[in-house]
Amino acid sequence: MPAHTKLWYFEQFRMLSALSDAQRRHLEKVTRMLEVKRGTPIYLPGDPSDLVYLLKSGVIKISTTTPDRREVILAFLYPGDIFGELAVVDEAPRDHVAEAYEDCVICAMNRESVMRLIRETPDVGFQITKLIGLRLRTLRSRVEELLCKSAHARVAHALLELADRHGVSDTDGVLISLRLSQRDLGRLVGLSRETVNAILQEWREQQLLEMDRRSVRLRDPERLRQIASHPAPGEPPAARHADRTERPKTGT
Amino acid sequence: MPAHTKLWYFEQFRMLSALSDAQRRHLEKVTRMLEVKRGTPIYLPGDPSDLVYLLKSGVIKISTTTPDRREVILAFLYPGDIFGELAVVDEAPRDHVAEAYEDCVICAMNRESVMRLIRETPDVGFQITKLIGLRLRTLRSRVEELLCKSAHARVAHALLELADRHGVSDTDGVLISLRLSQRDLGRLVGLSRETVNAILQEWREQQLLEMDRRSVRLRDPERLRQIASHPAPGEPPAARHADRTERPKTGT
DNA sequence: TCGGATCTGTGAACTAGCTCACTCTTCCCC
DNA sequence: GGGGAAGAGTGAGCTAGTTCACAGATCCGA
Repeated sequence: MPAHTKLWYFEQFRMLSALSDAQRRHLEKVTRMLEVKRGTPIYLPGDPSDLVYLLKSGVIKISTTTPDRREVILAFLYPGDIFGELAVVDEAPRDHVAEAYEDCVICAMNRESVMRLIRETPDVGFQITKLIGLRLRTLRSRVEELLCKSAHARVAHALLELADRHGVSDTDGVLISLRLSQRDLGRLVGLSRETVNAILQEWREQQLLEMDRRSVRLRDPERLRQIASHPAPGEPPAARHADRTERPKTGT
Repeated sequence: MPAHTKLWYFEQFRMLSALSDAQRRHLEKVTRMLEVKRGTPIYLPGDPSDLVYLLKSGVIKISTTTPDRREVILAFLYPGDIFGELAVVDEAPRDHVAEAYEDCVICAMNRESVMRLIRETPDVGFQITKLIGLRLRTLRSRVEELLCKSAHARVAHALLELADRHGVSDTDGVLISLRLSQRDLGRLVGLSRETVNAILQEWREQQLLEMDRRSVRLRDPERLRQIASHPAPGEPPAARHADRTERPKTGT
């Protein structure tokens, strides 16, 4: 829903558009395309961070496994998204899992080539910074959400975000074609499978959505949006802030 | 505790060290230094993102206020830290609050100057990317933590992180000199003030820490570390992953 | 130096979400 | 096409953490 989402999606291409033909040909050469079957991990924690990936088709799941072997899903990625981009930042090994959640076609560029590209065409570096920055922003709002929204709000939000990035609207709402199990939806928002089930059941009864094992259809995104913004019952209003005019002046 | 923390701290300076003397002088000129009293906001959501800040002394609180006027603390920043860095990424207005949590001295550089600097000295841009990337990584582990750690673990973790970034060790543990209220500690980890109080009380009895209104002393960081890594009672072990050898080969 | 505001400390009651335990369905691989 | 595994659906407790409602301590500004 946020305006920047769509924008973000196109950033990757703007990134590539800054390239000269020669660079493009070079990139072509150092890039490896690969097909990955649903369920296959692309990298695991501890793996060297030597490649940056571009997702051409399919869905990628980014997740971590906590010490107690519980899985937390950090994000789903869609065609056009880049992942493993922190390889550019430093050489620290991967600290999360990237796995094909549907059959995927991905492009892998090795670290050195990307670095070289950045050096030659600073704008590419800038685009990558932008990408990482936008992810940072998204993640911040996620933290905010986790810290203070109810189960219902979190599920609603997650579904809306999926719809926004991956859904197709028609006269009857938005269709998200993704084989997303209730357990995974739970792992995405930090809820147990049972709770997710109950919530979805409730919404199904209220005609807010339909879902089967291979897709979800949001019949009333508007209503869901309302639910998503509904906070968990919370701390009483207590905002007090110095008046806006009191902010420090950037004097000389 | 993670090795990269200290490193990160120095990144800012490496960033500046890439500058020529001329650039340094220029930076000097376009930079405004300002003193900000405890409690004063530096920017608020909706403000234009036209400045990037470097914290020279004091503590900055980064937070957001949710629709229901509940406050979530995203981070505390210490001397050497940069904030407002997303101004570099795009022109979207601020989406969070930055406020002086202790009296601060900060440097403000305007967006254009920073951009120019990046254009002239790509390495600066790279350092900024690195900074944002590291923040992204930190935030990811935070999401993981919020999604699956117990109250005790979260508080312990938060305290250890504060100690790591801002504490001073001596023979009797680590001293964190920060006027941190229990309510704010709660807002940092997503717990009610009362819960935080109970936990701290418990630890006080076990001699794990001391705290008064102006500082916290961790007497047994080791034990706290253990608590921090203790997961919330959770989903049963269910990890199964294709063998590592099954990862897609980056063939030609 | 006084008075209001903010912070700490603590109990009682409530509740959202979790675990556990089970059934039924659907998928998909051999 | 048959069997085993993964998913969906549901109910009965349980419990961690919440809200609410106090009381006392301390800070800070006028």
